[in-house]
Amino acid sequence: MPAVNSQPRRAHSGNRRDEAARLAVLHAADDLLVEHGFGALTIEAIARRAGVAKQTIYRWWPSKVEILLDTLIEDSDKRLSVPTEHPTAETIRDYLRGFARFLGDDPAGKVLLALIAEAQHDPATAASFHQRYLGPRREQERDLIARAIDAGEVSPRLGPDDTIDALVGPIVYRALTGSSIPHELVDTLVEDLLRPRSA
Amino acid sequence: MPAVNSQPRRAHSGNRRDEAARLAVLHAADDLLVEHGFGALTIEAIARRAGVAKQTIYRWWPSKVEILLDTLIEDSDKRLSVPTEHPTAETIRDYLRGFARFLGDDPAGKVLLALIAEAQHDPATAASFHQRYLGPRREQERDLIARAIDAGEVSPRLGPDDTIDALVGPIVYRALTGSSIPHELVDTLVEDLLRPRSA
Amino acid sequence: MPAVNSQPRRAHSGNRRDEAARLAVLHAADDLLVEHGFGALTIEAIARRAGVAKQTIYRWWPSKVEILLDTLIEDSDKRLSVPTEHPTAETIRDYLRGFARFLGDDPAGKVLLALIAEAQHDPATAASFHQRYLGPRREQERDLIARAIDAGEVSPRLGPDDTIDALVGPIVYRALTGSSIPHELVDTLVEDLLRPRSA
Amino acid sequence: MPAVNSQPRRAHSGNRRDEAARLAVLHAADDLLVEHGFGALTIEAIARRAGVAKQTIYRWWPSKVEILLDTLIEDSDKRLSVPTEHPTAETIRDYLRGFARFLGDDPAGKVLLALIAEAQHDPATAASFHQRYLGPRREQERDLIARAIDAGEVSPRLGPDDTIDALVGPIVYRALTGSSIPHELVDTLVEDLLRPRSA
DNA sequence: GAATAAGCGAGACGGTACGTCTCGTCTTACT
DNA sequence: AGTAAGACGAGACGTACCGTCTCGCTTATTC
Repeated sequence: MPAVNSQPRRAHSGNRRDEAARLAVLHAADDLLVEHGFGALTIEAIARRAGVAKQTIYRWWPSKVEILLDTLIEDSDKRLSVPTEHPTAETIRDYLRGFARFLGDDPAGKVLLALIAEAQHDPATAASFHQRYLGPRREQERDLIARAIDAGEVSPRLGPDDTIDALVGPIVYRALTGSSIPHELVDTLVEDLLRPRSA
Repeated sequence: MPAVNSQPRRAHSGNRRDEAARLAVLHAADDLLVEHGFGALTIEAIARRAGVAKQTIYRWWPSKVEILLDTLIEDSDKRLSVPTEHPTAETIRDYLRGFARFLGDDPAGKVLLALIAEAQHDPATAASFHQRYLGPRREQERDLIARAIDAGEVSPRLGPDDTIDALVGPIVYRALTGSSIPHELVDTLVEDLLRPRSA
Repeated sequence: MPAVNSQPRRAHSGNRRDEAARLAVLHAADDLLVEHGFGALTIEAIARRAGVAKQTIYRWWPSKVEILLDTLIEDSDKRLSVPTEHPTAETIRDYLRGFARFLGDDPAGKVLLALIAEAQHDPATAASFHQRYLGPRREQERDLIARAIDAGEVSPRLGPDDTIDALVGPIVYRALTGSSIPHELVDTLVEDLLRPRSA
Repeated sequence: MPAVNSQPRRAHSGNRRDEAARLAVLHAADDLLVEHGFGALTIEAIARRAGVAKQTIYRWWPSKVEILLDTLIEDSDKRLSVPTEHPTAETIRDYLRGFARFLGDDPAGKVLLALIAEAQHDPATAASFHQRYLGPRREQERDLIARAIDAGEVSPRLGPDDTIDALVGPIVYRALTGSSIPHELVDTLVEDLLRPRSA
């Protein structure tokens, strides 16, 4: 019986990693998180949803956190890039508004919140999350602020990291407590912290 | 440490709720969280550590989150009370400094962070956490700000909730990302947000 | 709604071992072995079939072999008891005929064969099988032969263990190779080995 | 130890079946069985040990049982041939002694026991084992007995198959139960069963 | 002062997910 | 065409907790 099955199931990629399986896992994880929350995000559920064997997940990811990090980094690069040119107060304000929208409306924002949360529960998650996501992004944000200062566009009284946390902190905290983030809040933060009276 | 009667295990209280068991559970939960993290905080581990039957826990608490909430509320009332008199900018600054210390150094601060985190993972936790902790505390904080404004001590450009989140957000975010919170950050937030130039 | 469900599920026995679960496991194991062979005899399949949690099996049995041993010992005591009185050549012959029937026709005989087999694959099985089944049974058989000799009923040229193995070996070997065991074979063995010419 | 070409891993043969791979698999299977028992005899372990790809095994053998059968048949032909000339009672006795030694001391004896065992667990093994090993060997043994009877050397009261099983059964059973097989046992079986008093 | 009722330690139970292992199939790249 | 390599879907392994349950005991409170 020489294989006359009409649908060839999936064109298994042989020796190399199966890109279709990789994407199926990332999407399954994302969907499950958004639809049923982090509690429903088990490796078994992801495998089931993705139509993939558990071992395929364990072969490529050490934990479900790394799966989420993969999706977050991809989505984040796509839809929340740190501006690299023309750093003015407005540029920064627009970036923060985009960040607020990302956290509130984008499914990937839920992933970010879940990772912030899981990092509290598990030190390994914290380490990976800082190294792979928070660190690099902070690097870019520091650069943004530094260039805006150099150009005389803004003059915060705090150091770069303190400034960024003062701007980003309220937005994240609002998202964590399930509240909306109005433009007014973001705008006033930018005005009061980046262009204070005494400057 | 009362009731150190060595002989007959524990003199157990018969008909009424056993206060010793209640305290043992609260302390066990606290200790486990601080020592081994939220991941190690299972009902079975709490029962084991507290020397209590699982059923005794389930009889009085619907979930481990409620145990943590109980400890948090007690500790929070004791060591982080919202000031009720003399509302000045300094009062508010000191409260925020105390909050930063609570989050950074106090074991109970770890409980608060864990609950913020768990609230992201589970809607029931979020509801209970808001209703039993965040809501009441926010009420007091709103009152604090309102009285300070009335007394002409501060004049924030944002509404009360926005103002509080703008002050508290950075502190929480710093704690969530494992960074320290210097006085300078808190002080500058108070100055820039509560006494802005245009006021 | 104070529990008006008509079937009370199962009257869980509380603190004590649940006899119904124990029997369900034994029967499930027996059934699966007979119906689908040793290969289908997994702990998961037994649990599924018995309507029992896996952990309930692991709590009481260290391996599936011990489950089979439990069923074998119970069935064996019931349907293949070594005769304890009137030891004559005919008694022995009847016992061996019973043994042949047990191996060939009784489901429990399949269990015995499976355990002989598994003992070849796994030393732990071998140890347990000898200690719990083969040893005690051999003790009784030795006693049977010894009393028959004392009474002058039989006079084998071999020692007790050699004699028993010479009688039992062909029966077991026949069963292992899937052949039938005619009375003639058993009878001739008894005649030639227990009442040899030179005695 | 042939083929110790140290340099380019193995000079692998391209188009034709690789004899070195075939032998490596057979030896690996044999070694693993003797060293770690049937439980450790997985296809993956054989491939690992033989330094061969799994697929190479699956291409040539339908199951690990067939690998064992290949080794058993080769070893059995070499070291346990059924005598073809001078069939006397002594010839038969010596053959049985050799069989006992094979089962007890020869590594290939462990293979035979493992296959007898596995045949209990899996019908496909049973079929193959009977067809490729037990059947042909029984054919030769029947012939041996028949010629001995024709020559008047022995006169068993049982038919050929019953006689052979009566002789072989105890030896196999002893091996299966891990006991030694003394010459005395073999000799007495031959005497009592092949030259009974009434013949 | 006996009966009742509730809390308690203990732990069995049916489940679900964990992370690991091996199965047998497959595809690729090399010889 | 045979091979080494190894990814893949499948599913069992033995463990840890989940939340529910029943037991046997202890200790007030009630009749």
